[in-house]
Amino acid sequence: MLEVSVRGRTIASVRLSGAKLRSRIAPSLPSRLRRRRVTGVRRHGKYLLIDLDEDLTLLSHLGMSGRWLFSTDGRPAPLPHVHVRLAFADGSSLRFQDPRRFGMLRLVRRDRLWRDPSLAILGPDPFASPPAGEWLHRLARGARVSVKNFLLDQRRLAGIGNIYASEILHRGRVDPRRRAGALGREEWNAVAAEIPRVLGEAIERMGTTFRSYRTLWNEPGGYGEKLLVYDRAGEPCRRCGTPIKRIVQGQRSTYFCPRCQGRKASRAPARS
DNA sequence: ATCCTATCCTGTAGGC
DNA sequence: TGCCTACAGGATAGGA
Repeated sequence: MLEVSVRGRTIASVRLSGAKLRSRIAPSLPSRLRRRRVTGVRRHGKYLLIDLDEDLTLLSHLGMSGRWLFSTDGRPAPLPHVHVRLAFADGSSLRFQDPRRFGMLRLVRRDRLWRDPSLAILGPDPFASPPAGEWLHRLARGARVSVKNFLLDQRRLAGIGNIYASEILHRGRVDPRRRAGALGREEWNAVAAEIPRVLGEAIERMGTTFRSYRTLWNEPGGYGEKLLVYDRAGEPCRRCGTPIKRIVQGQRSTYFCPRCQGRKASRAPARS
């Protein structure tokens, strides 16, 4: 979506707020971006890569509350917490808004892109190389972390966040509390199959808005209505009717159905 | 090596 | 109404 909006446009001017995000934005950013043309947009895991001519790539991460907002209006309504505004030559603009400032934005030379410390540690993106159950099974061998936290670790597989970890494990019918190293081949097969399914559908629907997330056009994402467990504590499981449980793992919420995802949950269909 | 905790921030919802 | 606490999409430094 971002690519459709900005590819081919030339950056005419750049404004910085001066505020510090996760790390500080280099003050040289505006001068380095000016007159650059957007040649393409890519993604790896949760990182967005905006390719520019002259062999530069603008690397960004939304963190918890970041968003890119595109506007064709030359004078869009001013917003708080806009840290970068790229004004294009045709009058349209792209703004990076991030109230909590956990996001990041960095300009990198393309020939050094994958040596950037943030990207260098990432595992494969599940769309570039769909994970096989066997591969995950091997990767998890000996791991004592919970499978939920295992899925969140971007160094193994990049792109699964807190919402989708719960959704993936629910659909794969795996108890999030199990140690990653304890899952069998069949269980990893089930999880592996759900990863691109869940992420793919979430992307198609432009993400999940359960609080404040907004799309490029400042609209809520449409995956919220597809959530089976996330943010549904106490509500009936859509599959078996059992109340959904919320637990905390690594200081983050996990939601699951204690019946469908019991320690030895049946893989058979249910509906009590 | 692996795992876990605390920390960086602001906004908002809910209890009293 | 106002005050207070808890919690929120994430990554990562540093300690056990």
